[in-house]
Amino acid sequence: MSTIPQDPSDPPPEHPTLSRERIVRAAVALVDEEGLGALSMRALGARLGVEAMALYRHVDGREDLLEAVVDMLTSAIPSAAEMDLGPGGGWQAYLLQLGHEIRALAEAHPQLFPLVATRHPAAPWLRPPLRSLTTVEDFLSTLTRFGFEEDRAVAAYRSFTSFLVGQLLLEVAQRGAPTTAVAPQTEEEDPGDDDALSEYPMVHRLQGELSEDRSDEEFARGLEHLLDRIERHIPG
Amino acid sequence: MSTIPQDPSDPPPEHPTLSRERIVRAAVALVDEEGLGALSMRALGARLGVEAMALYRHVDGREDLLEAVVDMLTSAIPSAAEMDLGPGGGWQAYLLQLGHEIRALAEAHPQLFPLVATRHPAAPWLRPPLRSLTTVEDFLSTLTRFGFEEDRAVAAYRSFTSFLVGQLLLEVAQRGAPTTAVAPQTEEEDPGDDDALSEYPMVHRLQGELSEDRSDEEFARGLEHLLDRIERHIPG
DNA sequence: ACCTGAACACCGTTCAAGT
DNA sequence: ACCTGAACACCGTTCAAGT
Repeated sequence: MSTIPQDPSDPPPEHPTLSRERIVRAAVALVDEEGLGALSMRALGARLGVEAMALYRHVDGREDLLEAVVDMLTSAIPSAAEMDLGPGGGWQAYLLQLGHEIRALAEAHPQLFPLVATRHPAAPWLRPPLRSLTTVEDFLSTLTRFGFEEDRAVAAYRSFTSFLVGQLLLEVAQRGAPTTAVAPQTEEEDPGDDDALSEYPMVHRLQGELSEDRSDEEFARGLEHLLDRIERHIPG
Repeated sequence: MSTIPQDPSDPPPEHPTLSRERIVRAAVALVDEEGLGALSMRALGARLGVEAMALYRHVDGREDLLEAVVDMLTSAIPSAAEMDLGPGGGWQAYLLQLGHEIRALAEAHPQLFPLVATRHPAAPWLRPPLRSLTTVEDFLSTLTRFGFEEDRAVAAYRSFTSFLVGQLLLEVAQRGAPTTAVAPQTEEEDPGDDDALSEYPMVHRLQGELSEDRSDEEFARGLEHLLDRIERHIPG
């Protein structure tokens, strides 16, 4: 399930040698397991069997580490060439698969996706979650190869990224951070909610519908709809 | 422009008395001026002419403070009754105005909107940026009053919130956080970018288009499009 | 009743010192 | 060459003490 490739020649459990990659990988694992709040230089060092100060050989401070974590996650996004776009796969197949790849990434690392979505990219015109030059180049050239005018490819880049951020950020928040969120006791309402919700009759009545997790359909339908919208504007 | 009501009877510059509201207001101002990173209990105390420990009388720790900040911002969202919905204003006029109100809020507090977008709401079925019971109740009852089936109102709540989060988060990030972002030296490319971008010809060629700020049109067109989509599904 | 001083446990980060 | 100990400046938070 992990989108991060595992080194198949894992040395024995003893700490092999410190490297930037090992550090970043450990940071991802730490956040996946214990949440963003648990990621401190000292805790990360401890996880690697080393003092915090040793990390500064390979990482230029905490900010640089977070940047590297986001880069590692987003560089796992496959290029069009790496995708399996079926026989009659046009640009729609590309965007559909790209969207679902990024969704899988968000679901594999729900604690990290907010970081991907909110950290300022290197250049002001790079937009999360497609924030690496390689991915953006691939996105734009793939769409133009399929006949998009250049400005339409840029417009598609904007609407596609904006859709992904909104949909996926709310999705991972709802399924959300089960360690951070208050654990729901049962399927019925919390005690006391009746009192609190009595002033909000619609919310009270629709609590069931509001609580349903429809992320799968919502994402699929939203993406289809976005493609329709993009299609209607290809020429200009 | 600020969406936070100002107390017209501002006492003289001397610190009147500490109160939860004064603390939260000062926190908003501090973040607006110096960014989220500058918000520490100690710095906030200093700004109020008091030691950090004094804040704990009114605020239950830092997390509670952040919650209160987000609450203050989102409770500035007007209800349908408070809006000026023109003569023939149906649910479209309501959603249009609501969308633009929330956009104004995001632009008034670009450093805080990521907080609004990413903090886990009190209940799992409350979605940013419409994360107060009052606002959600108003949203659902307004749409049903205009003839929406209940499940369609819930679906509209989901797509509306998701649209706002994606669009506005990327918008404030792009215009963004000028203190945090690297200051662009001139309108031309940074020195060295030619080398770096030569491997990304599409990005290089489209750098101009990619850098344009089209937030106004994008938001307006995206919102219109969302309304069309909602309209097509009202009955079921 | 309200605020403060001192203290505790934790940060990120630097740098001379160890091996 | 690589890691560590000690130190510095900063956190959030608690609590007895001051007024």
